[in-house]
Amino acid sequence: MNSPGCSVCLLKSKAASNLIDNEIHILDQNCVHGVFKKGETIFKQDALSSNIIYLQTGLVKLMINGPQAVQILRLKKAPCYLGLPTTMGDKINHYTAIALEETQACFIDISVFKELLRINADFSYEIIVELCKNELDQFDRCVNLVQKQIFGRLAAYLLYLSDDIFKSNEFNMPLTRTEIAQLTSSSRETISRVLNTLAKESVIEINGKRIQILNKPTLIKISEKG
DNA sequence: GCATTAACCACAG
DNA sequence: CTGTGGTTAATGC
Repeated sequence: MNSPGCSVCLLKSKAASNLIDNEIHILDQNCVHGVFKKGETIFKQDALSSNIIYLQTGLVKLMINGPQAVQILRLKKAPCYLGLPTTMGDKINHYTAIALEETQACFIDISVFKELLRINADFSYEIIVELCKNELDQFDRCVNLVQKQIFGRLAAYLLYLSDDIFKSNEFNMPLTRTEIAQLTSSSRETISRVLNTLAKESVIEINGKRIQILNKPTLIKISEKG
């Protein structure tokens, strides 16, 4: 499917808004738009990658097949770029991207993307800022994962979903218990128990996939205490 | 020793 | 897919 035209696209990235007419034209000629349903793979670990992907709408999980188990590295919420590290850093994808809800994305050929980086400094600057923010997030997640016990780890992720992804105290959990376990380096059973414990203590309320945070201060305390 | 944390297994909705 | 009980290993008083 071809895009209706990058110049008139309302879902353009902040970086792409710095492109001038002929640069937008280059992007336009080398950009393919795609829609992914929930559960569909956008790209796969160990496969050759030659595209930078811009997520226009939707939510994606990045996962890596570790030596012990599958690890969900992080969630990616549109608007953002996908696959910058894996496409610029190596020829082979180091991780897999799977849509958690219906997702729209633009595929940009790597050589075209590199050309835009070369000719437009404002574009490049925005890309660097996004990469840096991602690395900072990654550092925080790393410490969260390594230095906290499961209550603290899970509390931090609930706050992350509430504050950063859904911007609401009430949201539909986009992950299964097993996936939460893969995200927090825990087990399905433990996640189940911890969530029910938090519900019993009226910190959260659970209705199937629906989660409501009832007592945010306590959740923050649990997250900080580890 | 004794308590706590959390994984693994099995089985049931 | 999820919840629960039993078991077990590691770690910390």
